[in-house]
Amino acid sequence: MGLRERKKEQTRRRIAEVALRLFDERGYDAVTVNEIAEAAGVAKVTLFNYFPAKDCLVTEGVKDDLAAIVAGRLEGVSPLGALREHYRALAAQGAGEMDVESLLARVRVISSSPALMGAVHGMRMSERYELAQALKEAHPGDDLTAQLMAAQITAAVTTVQEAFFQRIAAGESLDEAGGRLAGDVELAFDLLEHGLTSKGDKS
Amino acid sequence: MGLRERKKEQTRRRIAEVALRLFDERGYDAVTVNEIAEAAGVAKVTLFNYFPAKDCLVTEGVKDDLAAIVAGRLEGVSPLGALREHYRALAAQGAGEMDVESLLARVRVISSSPALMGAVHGMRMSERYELAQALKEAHPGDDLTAQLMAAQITAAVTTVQEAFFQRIAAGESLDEAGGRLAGDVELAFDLLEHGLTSKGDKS
DNA sequence: TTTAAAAATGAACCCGGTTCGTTTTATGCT
DNA sequence: AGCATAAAACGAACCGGGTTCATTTTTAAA
Repeated sequence: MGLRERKKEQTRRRIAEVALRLFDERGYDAVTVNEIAEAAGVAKVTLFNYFPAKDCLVTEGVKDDLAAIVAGRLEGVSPLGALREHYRALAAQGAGEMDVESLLARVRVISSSPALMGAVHGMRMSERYELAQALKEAHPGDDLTAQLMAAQITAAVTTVQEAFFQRIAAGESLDEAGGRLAGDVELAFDLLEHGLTSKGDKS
Repeated sequence: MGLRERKKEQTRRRIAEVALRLFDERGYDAVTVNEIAEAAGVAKVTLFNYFPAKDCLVTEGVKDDLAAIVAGRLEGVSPLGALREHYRALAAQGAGEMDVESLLARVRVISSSPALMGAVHGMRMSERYELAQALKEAHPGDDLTAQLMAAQITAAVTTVQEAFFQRIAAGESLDEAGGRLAGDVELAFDLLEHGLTSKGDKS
């Protein structure tokens, strides 16, 4: 990676960090993008060159591209299998390399701003829609099934994520919560795959 | 009612009608509030004097004030009973006095604009929150119950409304759909009141 | 070192929304 | 009818988020 791209990543990170700090201190609506740009030592147009909208300064990375995972799965792998593998890997690897403090700040900022809550909801809806489109290609001609699968999958993933954040916010250590996360992922996908009937039930 | 207030209502209605027509023709985002104001023969500031935001031109009246109904119920009436009575009356009376065409246009415009969908979702969330607050005063000290009741009630009401709109959009006559609406309201509140167990079940 | 591409910039602009001081318009009173 | 008063409409200037564009700076490559 050349010097150029390193500087870009650095600038991007600096902008996001400054924004998150200001939002956390004074509230999302009370902070202007001009302030953020100035505090980050960059022009407003440059900020918008990195982040397409104000809310993206906070919601960056919230949206997983489930549709791409489904579309890019190896031959012979089911959509659900590919998604399970993705989140399994994420849970196993993720614990080491995330900044708990900034993650908590993001959760704080988002959950205390109706505008950001709305943005997150919108992202989930569009993610669900795109996933449904990708699933339609896997099972053509069965639109309602695709939509129902997309709705269930995004609901399950969202629930697992929220449970993880709640554990972190409740003071659980990252290792603990990460361990449970792996189990939660398996449970969620087991339920998706085999249905809500408990194991002892007859079909 | 004096001439003054009559003209006000007339102006308000004209603005909303013009806006709805333009949105329906060209899409919500492609129509500017300046255009609407000009087409309605009014200044922009006057438009915002009638409607506090662009989306309110369409979402006006979407939000029921459930909290007020609960707070203003007669002595001896349960919150749920008051709500049931409200929607029962609405279903019985409502059929006669609404404009189907404009109602359909509103549904079209809203459901084809992510911004408006988000606005509606936000309204539902705040309505639910306010209802939960009102319920807390009815059953003090039981916050989670209040929140769960509010969530269930708003979900049920929303579902009944959406089913009604779908019937209308599917071509059912207003009288037909209105008749079913009355039944749906009773069903929804029966389920809320007595739970999801079917009538033959033992407790 | 020169050159070409990438990135940063300032300035002007658009749109939704607000503020404020002024003008119009309806109303109540005489 | 005439007048005072309050409500409503107005224009214009302003703000913040977001875009466009032409220009300058920076970096990579030859």
